[in-house]
Amino acid sequence: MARPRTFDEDAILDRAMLLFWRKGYEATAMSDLVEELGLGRGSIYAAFGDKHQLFVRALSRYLGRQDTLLTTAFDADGPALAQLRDVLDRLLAADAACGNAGCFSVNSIAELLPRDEDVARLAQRSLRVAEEAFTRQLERAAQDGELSATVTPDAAARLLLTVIQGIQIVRKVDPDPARAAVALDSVFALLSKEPAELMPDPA
Amino acid sequence: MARPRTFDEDAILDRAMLLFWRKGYEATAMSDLVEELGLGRGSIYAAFGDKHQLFVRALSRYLGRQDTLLTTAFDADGPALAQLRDVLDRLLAADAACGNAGCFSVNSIAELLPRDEDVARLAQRSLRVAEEAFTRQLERAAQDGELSATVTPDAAARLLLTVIQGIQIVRKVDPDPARAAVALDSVFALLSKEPAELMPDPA
DNA sequence: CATTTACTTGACCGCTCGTTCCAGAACGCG
DNA sequence: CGCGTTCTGGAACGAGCGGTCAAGTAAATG
Repeated sequence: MARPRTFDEDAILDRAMLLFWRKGYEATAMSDLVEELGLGRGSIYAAFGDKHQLFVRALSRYLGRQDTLLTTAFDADGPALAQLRDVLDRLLAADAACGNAGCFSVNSIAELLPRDEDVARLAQRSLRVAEEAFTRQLERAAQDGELSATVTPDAAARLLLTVIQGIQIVRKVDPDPARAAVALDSVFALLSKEPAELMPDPA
Repeated sequence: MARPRTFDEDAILDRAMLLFWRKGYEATAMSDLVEELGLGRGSIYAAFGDKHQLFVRALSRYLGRQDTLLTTAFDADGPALAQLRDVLDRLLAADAACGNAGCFSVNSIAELLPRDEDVARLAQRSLRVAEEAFTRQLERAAQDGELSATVTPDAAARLLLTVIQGIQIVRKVDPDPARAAVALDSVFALLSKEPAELMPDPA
């Protein structure tokens, strides 16, 4: 019964996300947001509360997309490890979209934890979701005999989670995608059950 | 021929380091530093230039210690992989000194790269030093037959570097040291050439 | 078409930021 | 024992911060 919003809240959140992603929380000023979002200060405060709430919603949106990718990308067809590797590559590729800014989640964890409890909760949930998705896929890999017997699916999931986060850091220092891929290549090579070709004396 | 400094510059840098480590660059105000360092504003500016230079010197000091550990801790005695694992444990333990604040270097990379060129240079140097130290030690491991043939020393070094950085992130979200160790345990288990597990070996 | 309601805008607020500056204290030297 | 020099601490500064508010505007309703 009154004037409706003239902007799309989700679109605005996406733009805010990109800004926070590139600059971090503290280094992003409200004046930057006003400029980037194309909204008046008042509209932003009316719609999102304050800077911190806006940040949390932007981060939440980012993490939601990651969660969606991880919980929908796996199916029971095809080689489990190859499928997992493909998802991780896509995840890393998505984070390369914001020119050398790394991963919004990793950046936020490093900048704001352990002080910011809201961000801490979001990060905990997101890492748990990822780890569980990895674990399920690795359990299937183990059942199919793809996974090295040296590690359990649990431990391998934890390792993969750690490697992904690590790549996001190393990549900010050395953006060469080929060198970034080395860590993933290595860990997958190690996780795979080696075929007999490398064994010198089978019988 | 005049009044000498009444404070120890290195001790002041250490305290500044701890503050930047805990709070990050942007969230640390000069007033925080004045309070924490016990120096007047004027003295800080006279001694270090400005906030950014002070930060760079504090980070440089932190990285220098890491570099020293990595370039002095290895010797040619004893099992190479075990020695490497021990050094990494000490490195992680050192970073646990600043209560759940993670690793100063990782935090700084995530917050300030790719914008801050000074920090970028420091980080590049430090990661290169670490990677080379890992590589040398892993080459020795390979020569001694400790290293899995699945990976080259180069690739394994890159993987280890990545895992270390990743642990620093994951740890800020989930500080449980046991869970943090899982990733390291797994990667070392995978990197080791399995000698005995599958064949009964009398001890 | 008048009224109502919510949204939009940008001027504005108090505060805190990083930085500068200066008056006085402290020390080495002739 | 002053004199010159440097260090010290804190007052003060302009700029920019996050956040507020009132006036103007546009849509929906009867």
